[in-house]
This record gives sequence, structure tokens and C-alpha cells, in this order.
Amino acid sequence: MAITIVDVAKKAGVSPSTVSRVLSNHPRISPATAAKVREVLKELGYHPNIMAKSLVSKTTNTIGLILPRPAEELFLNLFFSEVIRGIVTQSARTGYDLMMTTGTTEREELEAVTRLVKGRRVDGVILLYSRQSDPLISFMLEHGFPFVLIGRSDDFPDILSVDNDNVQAAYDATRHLIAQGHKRIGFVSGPPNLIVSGDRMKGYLQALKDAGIEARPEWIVEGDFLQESGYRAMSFFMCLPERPTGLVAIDDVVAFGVLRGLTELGYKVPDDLSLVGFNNISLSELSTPPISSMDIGIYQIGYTASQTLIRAVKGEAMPQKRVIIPHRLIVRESSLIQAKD
Amino acid sequence: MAITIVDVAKKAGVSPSTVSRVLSNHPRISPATAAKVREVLKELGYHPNIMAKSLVSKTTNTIGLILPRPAEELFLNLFFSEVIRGIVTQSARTGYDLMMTTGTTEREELEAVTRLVKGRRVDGVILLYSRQSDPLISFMLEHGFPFVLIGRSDDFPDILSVDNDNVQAAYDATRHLIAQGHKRIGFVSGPPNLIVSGDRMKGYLQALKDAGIEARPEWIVEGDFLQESGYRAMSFFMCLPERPTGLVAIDDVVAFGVLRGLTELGYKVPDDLSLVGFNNISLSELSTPPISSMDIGIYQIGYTASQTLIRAVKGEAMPQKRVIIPHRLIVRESSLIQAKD
DNA sequence: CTGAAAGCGCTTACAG
DNA sequence: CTGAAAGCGCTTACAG
Repeated sequence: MAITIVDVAKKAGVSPSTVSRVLSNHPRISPATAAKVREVLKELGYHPNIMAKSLVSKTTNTIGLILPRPAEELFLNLFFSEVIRGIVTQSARTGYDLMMTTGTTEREELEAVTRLVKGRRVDGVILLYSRQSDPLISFMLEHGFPFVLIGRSDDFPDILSVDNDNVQAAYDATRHLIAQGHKRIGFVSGPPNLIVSGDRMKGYLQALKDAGIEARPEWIVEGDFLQESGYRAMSFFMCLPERPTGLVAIDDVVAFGVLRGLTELGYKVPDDLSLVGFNNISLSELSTPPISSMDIGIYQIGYTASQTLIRAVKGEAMPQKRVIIPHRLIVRESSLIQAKD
Repeated sequence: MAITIVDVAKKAGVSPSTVSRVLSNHPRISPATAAKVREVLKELGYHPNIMAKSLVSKTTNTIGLILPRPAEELFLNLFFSEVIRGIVTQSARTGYDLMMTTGTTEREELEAVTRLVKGRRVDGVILLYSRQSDPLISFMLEHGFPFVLIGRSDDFPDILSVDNDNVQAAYDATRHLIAQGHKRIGFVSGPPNLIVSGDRMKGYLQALKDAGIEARPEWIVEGDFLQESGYRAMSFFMCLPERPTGLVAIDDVVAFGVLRGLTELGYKVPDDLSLVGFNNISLSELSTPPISSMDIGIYQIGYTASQTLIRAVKGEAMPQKRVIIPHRLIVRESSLIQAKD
């Protein structure tokens, strides 16, 4: 059986309360007693039972990370590894543990979150991504539970969140293609129910509009964040009577799918089609040709989200509700040629 | 304040014990009472406080994952995303939550584990990777705490573990190069303190020996699991008066570093140097040329580790202490040409 | 400065 | 079938 506070108290000849006080560095405790207790603590190899501690203190020193539903697919995209890397690094530094859950179905997902939140298993929660009118957000709000959203919510603009300016980022990516002389620019979007898809689409359209360039519905394709998505988009585009000469892809993995498809069909990038992706994952630098990509600071997003959440949990003042991580276009070969018109 | 068992009991006009019994589907409870209680449970939106539950039941429904020290670097390698993907999927399916910790220093690392284990925060632990005489393993053993090692331990061959046959895998990878006609074969290893590095080195050497091919110390380089490692190894090899014509790299990312360096210097793969990596991450298929890689079933390793641990935690009989996930060489262009000798 | 007591929210023998 | 009671390991007013 593990050593408890009572064991220590007995051996040290004091009361459990005193041991507890020594443990929490209570100010009014005599140095002599403290020393004695500490000695026994060490001697017996005492370690607090966190469950008991949490039960009374109502605090867990743990943050929860809710993974968007299909964890299966999730990690196929580097985005998540990278966010988690940021989160885990920062939370570890602050002495917090990280708890992860998912559910396979929407119901399971909500159940998992309920378990964490109502079961008082974590002090706060990081929500990864947001869907249109995400039920999780309402849930958190209802329960007054601390959380930070990675992304943006239309319905609740005023919650704690860490995000990019995705409209602007997509605008900038599109601008870049326009600056290269492209007049027919396509967009491979993500799942339409994700806010980020909408935001980037908006930026893309705005850039076209501002440049007085035509936006054609058939140059916009929706998919997910997987390679096949890019592959399919590519075959679609290339069969068009008038096909785009430039393409903005919502994710590098998708861009990669496009690139791969093109290469297989004997097309050249950037000559036949110029390409700009998002996320600047290692893949984009390493592919042939290297893919231009909008770096959105994923690691920093994770790091900041964790930091923000932990501050909120501790009740520290939040300078701002919404933190925007800057983006920056990394131009590479895949978009570096003037369109031939 | 959250709803407790007492609130429910009052409203239902029964004792807390009864509510608890209904909750745990105790057999000897009258259908009428059960129905009544369940109704109130729903009405009040009751959810158990997991801390309290854990405190008495001494069980947490959570498994812990200990990340090898530098989480910072960790996720740069796809291996980890992929293992975690396997772990998280399986644990979620079984209704277990996943807790992750790291420490920056060895002391912090041990502290984190102590917190999990002695604080009774998790029911069992997955250890990722093992170093020579890993202090964590002794720690677990000492405390009789359930754990499964991903990897192998020299000192404790008899612990629960999930692993590949890394000796055989490296043997097979090397054999493949030999079969392609190579006589000068190099090896880029990982950190020498990792068991896996040693195992693969051994397989590599054995394959050479069995084929009667010379093994030269200068054809073996040690590094870590990052790209630079491959890059450095490459420059070293290519400056050798007699350089290898084939190379086994301990990890695809490393192989990628080699490939990249070669390409920059104007060398051709596989013509100037044939390449075989390990892990079969997506990168290897997508690079130019695609890299031959030993698929070690990373996802399955994670999945199996979680499964094994949870079984152990539940006290189910373990058919075998050590589970070996099969490997399989995926041959691609990077190694598909006969050496010119 | 320190102890006795109550309590966090749950479970589980022990009676009946 | 059901309740009263003790207890899991800790913290924290309340006294002194």
C-alpha cells in the first residue's frame, strides 16, 4: 500500500493536518516541525495521492485536449502532430499534464467531453478546430468551464481562442499567384462545415475580386485534409475545358496530392499549374518541386493555446480574448514562374 | 455546484448507497427503484465525479504515455504521431482516456512518471522506446505498476513489450541491398543508447557477415532520428576514398536527409547510392525518387501496446509477454538498380 | 504554531 | 432488496 499522510504524521509524531501544511508550504509552521516532517516524508518516500487531492481542491493540474472526431485520420495530417507538440511542450513546462480524448461518433465525442468536464477530470480544455455551430462550444459555455478554441466560432465570437487570420492568409496566398501573372486561379477547400474552410475561401474570393479577376464555381472544389482530396481535385480541374493555371490548396497535404497527380499525368509544376499550399509542413519543402506554402505557425498555435488556457484556469487576467498567430508565405518553386497566359 | 449522488438520492427518496448501486448496475436492486433512480439521474443531469470514484475504486480508466524526453523534437518524427494514433484509437475504443507527460531533463521525466504512478493518476503506463538500462523500467518494476514497453529491454527481457524483430528487419533490409548486387554497404544508425539502434546494427552486420561481405567501421555512422543526421552522414560517406554504394538508414527521415544531400550535390539515387530506410512513413513514398522502406507497422505497434496494457490492467491473462509486430520491406525506386560495381 | 473535526463525492461490507 | 456507517487520502476552517 502507498504511504499516506497519516503514515507520515504518525512517524513524525504530528497530526495529519500538520503534514498537509508542510506539504503545501503553509507559512505558520515552525521550522523545526517542518524539518522533521520533511525528513520523514523523504524517508518514507511519500507521494500525494492526486485523486484525493483533486477531490478536495477541485483542481487537477491537467488540461484536456479534445480531438476532432476521427482520430484515425487525424494524425495523418501533420497539422495535429505539430499542434500537439506545441501544447505538450508548453503544458509540460508549466507543470500540467495533458489528457487526450476522442469519440468515434458525435455522441461518443460529447460523452468523452462530458466525462472530462463534469467528471472534473481536467481544469480546462482545448478544442481543436471548430465546426459551424459546434455543439462542444455551447456545452463548455453552458457549464462555465474554462476552454480555449483553436480556430474561430461564428456563433460565439467572444470566447478565448487562438487562431490565424485565415481570411487574410488565403488572401495573401491568392495575391501571390495573381502577382505571378495568373488570371485563372482555383481553390481546393476543406470540409465545408469547418470554419477554417469558409475563412480561407472568403480570402481567396476577396483577392480575386480586388484584382478584378473572375471567380468561377468550377474552379473551386471541396474536400478534406487528405491527399486523395488533392488528387481528385486535380483530375477534376485538368479535365475542364478551361482549366486554372494557379491553385491555392487549403493544406499542404492536399497540395501534395495535386502535385502527385499532376506528375503522374506528365504535367509540370509550376509550368502547367502553379501551386500554393497551407501549413508549411516539412513535406512541402521536401517535395519535388518544393511547394510554396503559407506558414501559419502551427507549433506556436499549440503553444499559445496551452498557455492561454492555463492562464485562464489560474484566473489570471487575459489581455485579449482572441490571439492571432501571424502567417507568412514561404515562396518556393511550385509557384515561381510567370504564367504564360 | 455539480449534482452529486446525494442530491439524486434525496430527490428519488432513497439512500446514496442505492443510487450508487443503480449506477454500477448492482444485481440485487428492485426494478422499480432502479427505474425511479435512473429517471432522477437523467432529470438532474447527474455525472459521477471521477476523482471521488477513483479515490475509492483505485482505478482511473486512464492510461499514461511517457514520451521520451525531448517532446520538442519528438514529434518532428512521424513515428510518434503514428504510434500515438494507434494508441489513442485503441484506448478510445476501449473507453480509456490517454494521459501524456514528458520532462525536459531526466529528473523531470522521472518526476512526471512518479506523479502519474505514485499519484495513482493512471492505471498503467506505456513506455515509448527504451534506452540501455532504462531507469524508468526499474522504477515501474519496483512499484509493481502495470506497464508495457514499446521496444525491448536487455536488462529485463521478461516484461510486457511490443516490438519489431529489429535485428531481423535490418537483416532483411541489408539482404535486399546485397541481392541488388551491392558489396559496399553503409549504415546510418540512431543514438547508440537506444536499444533499437543496437538491434538494427546487429542485423545489418549479420547480413554482411552471412554474405561474406566486408564490414568497414567508416561505413557506419551514428546520429539521431532527424534529417540533419542523414545529411551529415551523407557528406561523410561521400568524402570517403572508397564509399558505399548502398545504404541502410535507421529511419526514413534520416534516409530523406541523405537523399536530399545527395541531390544537392548532384548525385543520383539509386545510381550513385542505393537507399533503404525504416518506418515507411508517407514521406518515403512521396519523395523523388521514392525511398524503399522497411514497414514496421507503427500504427499497429501503438494499437497493440494499448491493447496489451489495458488487458494487463484488467488482469486478463496474457498469452505472451512479448508481442512482435511483423515487418515488411516496401521496395521502391531508391534501391531498385543493380550496382555497377 | 498545531490539532481535532468535518467534509470532498463516492463505494462497499455489514446488517437487516 | 435497501440503509447506515465507515472509509478512500487529502485540505481547511475552527479552536486553542
